[in-house]
Amino acid sequence: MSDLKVLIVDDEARMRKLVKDFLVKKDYIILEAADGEEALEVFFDNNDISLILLDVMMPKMDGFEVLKEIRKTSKVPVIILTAKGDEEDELKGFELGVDEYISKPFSPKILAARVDALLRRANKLDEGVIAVGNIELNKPSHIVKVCGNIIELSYKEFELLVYFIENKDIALSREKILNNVWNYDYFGDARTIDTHVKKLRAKLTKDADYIKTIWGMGYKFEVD
Amino acid sequence: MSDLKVLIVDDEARMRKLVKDFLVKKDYIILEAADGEEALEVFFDNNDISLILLDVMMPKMDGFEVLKEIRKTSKVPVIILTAKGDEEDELKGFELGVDEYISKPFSPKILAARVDALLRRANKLDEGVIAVGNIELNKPSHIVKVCGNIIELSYKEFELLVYFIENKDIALSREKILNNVWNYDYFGDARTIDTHVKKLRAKLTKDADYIKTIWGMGYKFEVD
DNA sequence: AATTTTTGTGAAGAAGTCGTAAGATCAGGC
DNA sequence: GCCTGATCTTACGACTTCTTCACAAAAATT
Repeated sequence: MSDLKVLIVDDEARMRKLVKDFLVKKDYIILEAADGEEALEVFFDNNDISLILLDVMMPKMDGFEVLKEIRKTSKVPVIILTAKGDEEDELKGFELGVDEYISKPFSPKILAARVDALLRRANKLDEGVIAVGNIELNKPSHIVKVCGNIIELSYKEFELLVYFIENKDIALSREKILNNVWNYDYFGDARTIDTHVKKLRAKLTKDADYIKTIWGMGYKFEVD
Repeated sequence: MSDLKVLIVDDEARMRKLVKDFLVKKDYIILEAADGEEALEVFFDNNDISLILLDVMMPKMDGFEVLKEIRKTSKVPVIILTAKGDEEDELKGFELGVDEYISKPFSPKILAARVDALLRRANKLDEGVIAVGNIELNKPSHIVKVCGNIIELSYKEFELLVYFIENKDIALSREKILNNVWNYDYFGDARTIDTHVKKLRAKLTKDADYIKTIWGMGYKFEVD
């Protein structure tokens, strides 16, 4: 049922193994990183990580710095592993968009339960129907409405719109768009995107003219 | 479509009202109980309660005791309402067979979504007859009617129709259909589906022309 | 203002997908 | 074994979508 990827970041190999052993049993795919820099590498190399377990105390780059970096481009659920009762940490985390805290030491059972719960929440609720500006987008049923009226989009147009909306307010280079919306074995012309953007803009009409051009850079989906 | 009974158990009248107002809109029938003892009374007096929303912190008898009592005779779905981050509660609940956790404070939207999801899960399993649009489908007896007239379907056609109906309004890729309707060790041609869809469409006639093709994607069963 | 770079647009060909029909294969009953 | 009906494969035409290309328009640079 799942096959969701979970990234565990901790400098102690023992801790990673503990968590891994438990989560593997629940059919999660576990990726590991031993420090902050490695964590970022792994995260950005895999564009489909569903959840991150992040230790705070780490050499080189601590958990919060990692989180700050990740939050620049992603809303992936993050569980922070912290020493017991460190209130300062907790406050800091909430500002950065932490989803859960777990204090060390913890029982693996609790951890697994939290991971389950968080993923269920994250995957069930905001995946599916998204609404931005005058656009309503229903992912499972593949329907897009502008001001309540259904518009017909081709497969690629739909994928492209979803990608734009899921990365709204972020400037996207053509390269990035190609890598995410097209299969990565596609090495065609980047101008293909222009054509699709053109068609998408036409279909979205003036009522949802949210795809902005960023000259010399790419495109950005922006509502107001 | 629903008329399902939901029991909300909480000692705060304000909380009960909040939840009630929201769920009534979704056509659920709401029963209330202000403490554990009352909850058991109400539950055993009504033998057709579909779901229980259970607060943990209550006078006289807490939520877990209520749950323990109920689980002696019933597998009714239960959602536990708990204070944020109470780990002990969470673990205790899993052992007792809690289906979901929702931490206070929660948004009514989330609550409603969880209730829907849980009931859908619970009810689908033992429901044998499904009716959508002009189609009546009786799963155990393997009979399908269109506008009241029985139509003869082969085994695969029937399975396919069931799968479509159980996933109505959702765009289904051929791969997904293959994996679910065919055995997962089947690696044949995806075009096989086309043939079956064609036959199914022909047998369902114009009166139940609900299988839409989504170009470049797959099929979708849609009634409206 | 002229030049260079980048983006918008329209059209046409390439590539991919769907519906259909016809034939092959398989399984069960006689 | 032979027949029968269901299921699966294959092939082709019709259609949709994707990609490319050429040129126009716009923005930045000189």
